Amino acid sequence: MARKPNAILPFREKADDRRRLTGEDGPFAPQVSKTKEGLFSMVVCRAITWDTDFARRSKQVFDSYEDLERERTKHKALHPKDAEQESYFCKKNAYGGTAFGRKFENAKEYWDSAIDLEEEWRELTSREKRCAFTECVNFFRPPGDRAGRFKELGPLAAYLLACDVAYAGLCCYPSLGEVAQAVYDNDAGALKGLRYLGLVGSAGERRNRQTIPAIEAGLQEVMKFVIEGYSEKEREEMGFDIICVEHLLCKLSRNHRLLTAA
DNA sequence: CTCATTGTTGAGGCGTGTCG
DNA sequence: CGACACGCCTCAACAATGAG
Repeated sequence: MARKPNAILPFREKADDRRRLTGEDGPFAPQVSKTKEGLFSMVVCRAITWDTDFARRSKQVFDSYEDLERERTKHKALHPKDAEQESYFCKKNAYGGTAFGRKFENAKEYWDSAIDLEEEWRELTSREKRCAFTECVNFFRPPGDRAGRFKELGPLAAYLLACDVAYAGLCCYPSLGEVAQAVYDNDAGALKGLRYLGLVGSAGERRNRQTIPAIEAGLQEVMKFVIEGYSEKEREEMGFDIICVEHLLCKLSRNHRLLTAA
């Protein structure tokens, strides 16, 4: 279990590399989170280096694309054997499915975008009243913008990044409805988990408008189960919240084999 | 038999084309 | 604009085979 914390642990905030990322030297720390450097670094970590040895070992905030590139060169010298593999820096299947265009060099465009978007980003994260969760998702991946602001940062990655931003206190937590919408849009692991539990209908009902409320009801059911099963103190210790529910459901289908084999 | 190596397979996120 | 189908062609999991 401890071998692959990101892939298996349902409580995402407890994974050790994740805690590093949200720490004082990470891109979500208050002194950098609203800057272009912070924005660049958080996109890089989600869209490129997630779940890699590079992310675990290197510094977390980069001042430019060149800075990131220098860090890569450093690691190639420091860990010649490990860093030989491109997957040391970028895992194409970090979120399950293989994203074929996911690659280290995308960071170059990310840096340009971070410069262009810095003002908008600062405004979005500096409001007296925190912006809505969905608005944050839309910042990273505007609906209808097919090329996307950040290449290879798809709907799933944009959702996850917005969750990170919510944890950092820079936007609102998602409502149950917003998570349901994301689960619907992504049509990924969480929906499988809900089907596995029998809380939503079969695959044939996918993309049917009827299923968004069904997804919401399913999520509610899972929330209820955990709230009834664990005391507030236990939930507190687990870091349980609405975001966990989605994350937990993703783990469910992936770990199904492991769970039943035990 | 055990352990190591090679071979096979299918799940799956993202981008694009198309349609309404 | 959103919804959907499809292709990309990788990587982990598992199976088969080989070596000791």
